[in-house]
Amino acid sequence: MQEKAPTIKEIAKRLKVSVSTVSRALSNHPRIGLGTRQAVQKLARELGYEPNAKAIFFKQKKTFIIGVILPSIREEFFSQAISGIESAAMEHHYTILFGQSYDNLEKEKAVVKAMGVQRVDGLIISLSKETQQYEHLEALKKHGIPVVYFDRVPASEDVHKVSCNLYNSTVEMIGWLLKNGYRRIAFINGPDKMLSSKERLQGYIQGLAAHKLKVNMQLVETTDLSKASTYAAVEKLLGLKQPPNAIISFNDYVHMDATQCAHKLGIHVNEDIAFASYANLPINSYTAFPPMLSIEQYPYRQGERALQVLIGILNQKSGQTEETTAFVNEELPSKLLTPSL
Amino acid sequence: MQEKAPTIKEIAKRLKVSVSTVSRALSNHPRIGLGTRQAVQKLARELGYEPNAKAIFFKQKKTFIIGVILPSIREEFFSQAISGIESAAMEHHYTILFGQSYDNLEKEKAVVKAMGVQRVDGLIISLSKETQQYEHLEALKKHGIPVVYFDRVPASEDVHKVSCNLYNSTVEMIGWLLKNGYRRIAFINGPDKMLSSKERLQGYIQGLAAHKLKVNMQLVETTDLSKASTYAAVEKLLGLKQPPNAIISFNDYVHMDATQCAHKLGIHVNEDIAFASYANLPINSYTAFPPMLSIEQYPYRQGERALQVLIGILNQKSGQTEETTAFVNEELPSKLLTPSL
DNA sequence: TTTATTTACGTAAACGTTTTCATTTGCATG
DNA sequence: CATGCAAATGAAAACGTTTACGTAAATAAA
Repeated sequence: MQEKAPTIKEIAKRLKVSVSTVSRALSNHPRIGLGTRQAVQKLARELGYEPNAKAIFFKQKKTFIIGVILPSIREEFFSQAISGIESAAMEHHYTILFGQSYDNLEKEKAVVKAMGVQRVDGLIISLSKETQQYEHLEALKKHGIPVVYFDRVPASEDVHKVSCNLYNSTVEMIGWLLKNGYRRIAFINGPDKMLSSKERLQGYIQGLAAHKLKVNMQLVETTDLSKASTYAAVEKLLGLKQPPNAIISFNDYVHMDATQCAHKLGIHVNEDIAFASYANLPINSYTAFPPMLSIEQYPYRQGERALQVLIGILNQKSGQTEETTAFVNEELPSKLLTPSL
Repeated sequence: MQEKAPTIKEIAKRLKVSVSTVSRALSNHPRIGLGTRQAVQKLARELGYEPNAKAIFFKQKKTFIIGVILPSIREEFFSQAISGIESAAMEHHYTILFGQSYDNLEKEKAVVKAMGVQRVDGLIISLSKETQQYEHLEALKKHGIPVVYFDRVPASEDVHKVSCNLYNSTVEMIGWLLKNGYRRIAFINGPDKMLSSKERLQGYIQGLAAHKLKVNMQLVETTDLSKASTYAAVEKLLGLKQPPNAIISFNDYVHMDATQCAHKLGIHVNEDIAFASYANLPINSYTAFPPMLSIEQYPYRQGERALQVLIGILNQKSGQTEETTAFVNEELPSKLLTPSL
């Protein structure tokens, strides 16, 4: 029915030359005569020859596939990130093997394992919110698969990571709020386990300290990122004897739930209470209660950089034999976005 | 530095048996004695042996990779769909090679080609809005790579496709609007080229016809899905001598732009004019102007089914030699969602 | 003419696994 | 004792490609 794809052997037989000649002719090896080269390429074209990638990958011990694992592609942040990764990957002729952890450690392990079985050339991962141990990722080293963490990165120094520094812009954000008269600033942070939660909190504390204020722990709540948990946090904050006049949310998704809850409780968003958030998702321009302040984290660029870092590691691995591989820890700047007046 | 991964040969040498014995012992072939089998498996475990997937894929002419191409993962519709695909794929031990067309034909061709080079076992694709010719996809047949179209499918009968039938629910939607007093119903349709645009329009026409009404073409606009184009359509509709009192948008993204535009023009959304849409995205519950009516298209389920159909094709391909392959054309039902009273 | 040197191509091994087709051994059957 | 049969294992081919090495012919240098 479907005539099997022509191979290099087939071409060799027809042209009565050796397979090695064909192989070289196709890859424009200089040691092949112009005549033969053209003849080979012509026949290859006529036969519709396409190299068998499986064979090549096997031979070269390379797949030109990069694994990408994200918590949830449904979050615009990550869908932007993967687009950055994908487009950079395309440039380098890599393709993307895709998996989601759904913020669940067991799922993450399963996906990492699958990537290992597939022998991806490298892995880019943004950790699940539950992940604190890294054995499943360390296991990839056995296969020589390098890992680049991005956005949600581990604290360890001994890994490659690309992230967005939120400390500075958080300090700035606090500064802006204080300057504009918001003195009781609440913070709905993400899970304690996450490094980025810690970073945000540091910024929050420092932001207040810079104005000689100290943190009122009543104003710091935590959400596990679920709607219910965020609602609980908001209700608690609004129930305080002295409720906040500004609320910063961990990210835009938390912010959406927070403002929705506040609205239901009769709060006029950004009038009674100012709301601020992280991520600056495009969807904000369509939502009912966009944040007054937002911090742009450049997910596309982060993804792009993560891929470039990985390519760098891949290339030097094939080049050098010595372990000159210093760990990459790239921190991209974030940017505070204030209301345009 | 990193000791190379142990192979089957290594195990054979150490145990002084042949590689074939090791291979069989590892796959629990019944013809291998219990003693040897256990010895092999024990050593394999000790050495941390893991089969070289590249070699196996090469040998078996299978990669256990399925390509998935979507217009844009940033649309929640598609991110839900890919989640359905991914979870079903996991069950069958397949992984997902991911690419986006960005609704651009050239990009789509490039991605399809990359999938061909990677020799995915099969491909699932939702077409770009520009795609009307299918050579680049037909070319995959040469490699024996089956294609399953989903959601945005070609008109042809000679392909496998899974889509959501919007005709019935569109007729229903018109019926509901008419029954509730909206008699001038406008329609902002997608690009004419798209099959699903045609389907929606058919439903629109039939819905009116069912109430002995005929279509006023002034009320039918088209958008290329860009914000600017949608704005233009809305402005045109609102500028009519007799403007509509209901506007149906091609999908929720068009709807967001449409309502945003209408709002800017002073319209009270869903009061002055009723807005309806397709997709029923979760984000609707956070947007400023959610649609009054929506049509659920079950993207997750669609993705899931598409993958199952593909697996079916893959399995029968390896089984039978004869071309008994009837083309699958699966139409899942959609569902009209009306305001709960 | 002889000896280098270059050019153009062929030979064969190698990658790690699966699988077909033997082969050996032990044991029961005739 | 020869024969057949099953169980356990081995040898080797095969998958399609790349590549180190070898070699023949042609050309240049001596």
